[in-house]
Amino acid sequence: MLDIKFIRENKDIVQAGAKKKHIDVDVEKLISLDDERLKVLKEVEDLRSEVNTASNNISRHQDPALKAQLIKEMTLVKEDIKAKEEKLKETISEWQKIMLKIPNIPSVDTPEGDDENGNKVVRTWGEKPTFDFTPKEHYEIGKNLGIIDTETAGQVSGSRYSYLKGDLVLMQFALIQMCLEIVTNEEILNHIVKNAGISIAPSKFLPVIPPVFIRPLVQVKMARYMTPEEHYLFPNDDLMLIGSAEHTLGSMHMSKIFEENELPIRYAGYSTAFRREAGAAGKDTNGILRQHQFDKLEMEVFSLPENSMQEQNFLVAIQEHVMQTLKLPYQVVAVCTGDMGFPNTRQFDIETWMPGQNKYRETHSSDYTGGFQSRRLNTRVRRSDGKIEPVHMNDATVVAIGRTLIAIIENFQQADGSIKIPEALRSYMGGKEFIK
RNA sequence: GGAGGCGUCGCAUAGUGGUUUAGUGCACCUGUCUUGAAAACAGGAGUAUCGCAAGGUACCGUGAGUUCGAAUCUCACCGCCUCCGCCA
Repeated sequence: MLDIKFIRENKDIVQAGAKKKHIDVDVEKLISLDDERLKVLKEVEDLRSEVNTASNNISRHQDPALKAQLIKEMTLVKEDIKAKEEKLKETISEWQKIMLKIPNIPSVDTPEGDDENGNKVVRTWGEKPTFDFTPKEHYEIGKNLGIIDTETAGQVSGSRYSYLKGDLVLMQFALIQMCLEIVTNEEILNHIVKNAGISIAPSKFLPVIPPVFIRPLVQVKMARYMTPEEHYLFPNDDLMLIGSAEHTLGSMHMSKIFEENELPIRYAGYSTAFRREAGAAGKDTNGILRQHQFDKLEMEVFSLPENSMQEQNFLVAIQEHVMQTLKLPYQVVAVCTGDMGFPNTRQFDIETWMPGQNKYRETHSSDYTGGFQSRRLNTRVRRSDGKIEPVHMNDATVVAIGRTLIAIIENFQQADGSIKIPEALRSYMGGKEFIK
């Protein structure tokens, strides 16, 4: 949510920002509703003040006739208040509907574009591997090795589910273990910051295993409930499954005021993510690229506004460090206005080379939301001068299991159908060199 | 799932219908004293919103209700604690 004062003062910027994101909102209408809201609010408050004054007099005066007179008058005023309050409620409800639809404004360095074709490659890393055979796609290799079984999962649970088995399971936990070591090791983080030339004080991430269920109301506050059809809903329990650990990490500090010196707060949350993939029918139906259920390690950072953009650069640098450690070729992409998330002001994706598909595919995302989510969540910071303002929030993938496994399988595939295990993972897999 | 208790300005507490503009202690900030600190003493200080200001209004888990007036009474919901049951 944006600050209504900011919207009033910058209505053209807000309207233009929404347009760039292809979101249809009427800022003018919001402002006229806000005029109405403020006017009625003032009227209600004036009437309440009148009642309070009279009530004080009733308790102080002894004269029963005067008391009776005042009570009679106040009964009438009360009816007035009730009517005005009703109107205020209606106005606020209309006002809120529009407020929730106004997206965050894209940063000035966000490329403009209608869809993913407008995204800009910022940099690339790594050499694409060359093969003296035709590289296969992950699901074929995985099926042959008996480590990915989507057929059984299809019968048991439906499409877009899978059984991961054997060494691939060990590799999942090796990846998680490796990444947790990176984000909880201050020396490594320091090294990453230095290499990336970022001016920020790195501190360890606190590992968290968050709940996978969330209240829809909280999801609204996270600005992640724009499309209900993309979520698994449990109306009997008024709960829904999270689509990312971000949803229950970012909402950990609702209605909390941090002290300035407590920030930044950095979390690394491991959870399963659930996605209905509505509207993706027929897309990426083979294998484990687009699953209803996958595990993921996700970063969430609460920071001071002046540091938050550097904070995003830091998170992207961590993502790159992970991919470089695994020796997977990737490109960093600045996501354009038409493709970025609703609460984001700036978004980068990392796309990793998938030789079987002969394409770069998204494996990581980094969302900088500024004060947009925190304003809804009411998560704030008290500055050293006593002023209180929304904290800034960033979230970003460390490693998303399905897609990273695919990248490893396809990049490290061998002519005999086996997979060479990246060196960085071997110590977590009993020193094993190949999955065969 | 059953029974009981509890949710008050960072923490701990007082407050059971009207001098409550929510009191007190700890912590916090400022000052006096001190070489400096501590202690002592004096003062300050919740959040949001409207207003140039004076000041107004809302907020005692959330929402509704009773009343001229609600932290206080009623109802619903949420959360926490204790005991019992069940269970990985």
